[in-house]
Amino acid sequence: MRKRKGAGRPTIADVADKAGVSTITVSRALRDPSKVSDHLRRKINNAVRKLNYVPHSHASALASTRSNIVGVIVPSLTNNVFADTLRAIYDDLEQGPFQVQLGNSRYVAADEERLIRTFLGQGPSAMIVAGNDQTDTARELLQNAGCPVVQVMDIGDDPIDMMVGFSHFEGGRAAGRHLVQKGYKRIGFLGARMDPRSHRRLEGFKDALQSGGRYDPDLIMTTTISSSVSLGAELIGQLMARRSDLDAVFCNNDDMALGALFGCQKAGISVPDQMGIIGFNDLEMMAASHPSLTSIRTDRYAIGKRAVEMIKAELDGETPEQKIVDLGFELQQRESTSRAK
Amino acid sequence: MRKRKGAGRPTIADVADKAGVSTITVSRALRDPSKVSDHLRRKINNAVRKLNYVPHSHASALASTRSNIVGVIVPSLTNNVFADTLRAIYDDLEQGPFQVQLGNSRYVAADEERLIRTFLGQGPSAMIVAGNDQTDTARELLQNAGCPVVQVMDIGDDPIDMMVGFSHFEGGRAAGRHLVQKGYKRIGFLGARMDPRSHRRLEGFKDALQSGGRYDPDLIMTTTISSSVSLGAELIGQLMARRSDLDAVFCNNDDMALGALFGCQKAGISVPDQMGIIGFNDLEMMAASHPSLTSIRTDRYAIGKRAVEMIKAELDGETPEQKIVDLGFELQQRESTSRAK
DNA sequence: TTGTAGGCGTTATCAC
DNA sequence: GTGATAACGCCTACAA
Repeated sequence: MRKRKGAGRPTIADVADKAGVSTITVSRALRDPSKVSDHLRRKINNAVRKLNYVPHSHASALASTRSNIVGVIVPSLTNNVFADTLRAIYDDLEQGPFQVQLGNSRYVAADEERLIRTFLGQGPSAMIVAGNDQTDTARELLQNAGCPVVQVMDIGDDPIDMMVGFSHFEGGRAAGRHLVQKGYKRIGFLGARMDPRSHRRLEGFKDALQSGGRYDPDLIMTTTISSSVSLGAELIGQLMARRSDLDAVFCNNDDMALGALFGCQKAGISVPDQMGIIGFNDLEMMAASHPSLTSIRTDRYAIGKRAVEMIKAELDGETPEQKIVDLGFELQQRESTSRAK
Repeated sequence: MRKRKGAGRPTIADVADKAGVSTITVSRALRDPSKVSDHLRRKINNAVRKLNYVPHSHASALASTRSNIVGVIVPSLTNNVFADTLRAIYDDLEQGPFQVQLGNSRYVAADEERLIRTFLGQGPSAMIVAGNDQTDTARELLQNAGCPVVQVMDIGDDPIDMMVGFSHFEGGRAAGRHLVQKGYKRIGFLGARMDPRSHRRLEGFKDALQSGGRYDPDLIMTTTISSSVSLGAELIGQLMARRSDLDAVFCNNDDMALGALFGCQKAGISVPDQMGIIGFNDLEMMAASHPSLTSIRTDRYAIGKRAVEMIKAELDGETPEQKIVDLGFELQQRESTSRAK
């Protein structure tokens, strides 16, 4: 008889011995206390405390083909927008028995697919993915995952399972409408990276400008380069050089908007009188800048929070009131678009 | 005889059958191909491909008491500083067989300790933790973890195992020295959150000012509130109100510095002539602002990259040249401190 | 409500 | 270099 000896830490059998019950009773007492009598439960809890017993997640996962892992996939680790949602997910998930596993897809669909495979291979309790632009394969994988799946940050008609976010099309439209209403005439668009959500913002923006009779495709400037403050400054410089009559821009995110502000300041263009600027997401800095910057406020933290709520509800067997939750957005008007008409 | 049937996906036994070998040979071929003859290895690899076999990480972890998980603990998910390091860790680790597991300690030592326990409970391949201010218990846990441990973002004399970072004291000192050299007379400090690393920056800063005969404790302003651009603007406003003779500030990070710039602009104080501003970390925006902002550049991406290299080396049994790696910093002088003396 | 038996998929141990 | 066998720690299925 060869002994192998594990990590040496107490097992469920040790607890069972100490409490004078069988292992399965301990298992039940830990996972669903209501299935065990008060009497035994107390004894078991005592034994757990005394032995400092911590369940072995791998053994549990192996036996049940379900882990306590919640897989989360975001396209960027450095984009503040996802950071807020992630923070909410962590805040709410680390309370329970769950363990977050985070993947970075780098805005590459194939990477996302690979990550989904990796995570599903671990039998996750749930999955959270950003956006609703997964590949067909990815959708299929998630549909067959046998666990709650929430797509966050965006909404659409055809959820894999559940969705929490807001309409980027409508957000872009609100931005466009605002600039038109403010009386700006030659309204441009500055777009970096241009992931699917940015594209939808641009579509909404175009729609608003067309309705307002202000649409000029020559003022739309996009690039696949990652967004940054520097890039915002550079792009608005280029656009102003090409079209000196430009008098407002919608930037596809706040970094770009802040950069556009700096670009104007360098060029001696006054904001908002000579140039209106509006961003997207309303990061904290937008209210602090000088002049302060108008933006479309989105509640990323609430999105993460809601996603976790929906997951927990589904795991508890509750039937959700809604599979698709639109948390909306709110235009925050500030100095950068507050010129006298 | 009751069959339980797992997730239904191919197991190592299926591969063994198809290749006409035993399971252990498959296991060896996958983990250390050199231990298996070319002939069998080829057959096994074929079988793996045909069956689309993916190892079951939980089973492996259970049997070997080692998982492929690398635990990473950071104090904040929204602080860009950690985002860059995280990105590097993900970029380099997702190449190998590893799986990153990220924890958020929220700058709370007890939370960090809890996370360490959780991660160690999974028998991680390695651990990466931010800073070198762990509690004694946490240090002990990590010391006995039986896996490589890297402390990142800071350096010190007494590593748990390995360290990659830079000296915050020296960084703060360089900032202080710079302001003194530039001829600023009443030099203040704006510090938010004030985690241990910020404290060390402040100590270095004090040291430089004392050496230069410019130290005035009344100009040191700190708070436990999280740093933000708004807070930077607010604090510099308060400090200027109290001490109208203030003519320069070192901010404990770049968000605060940007906020300080906005605060000055709102108050009609010209930067750098009436007020010098220097930040810390040199985020991308610092070069783009108007005026551009001086900062202490740190290479967070390199820190993450190096940490992963050290881990891989230690796992490969290599003896590291250094246990403590100082990646240094670099003062980036820009317009915000470039006044004529 | 509680217990018994055996399997989850892999790897360590020992033998050839 | 390769294989048989017994762990690893927990949970599902079934029975009482």
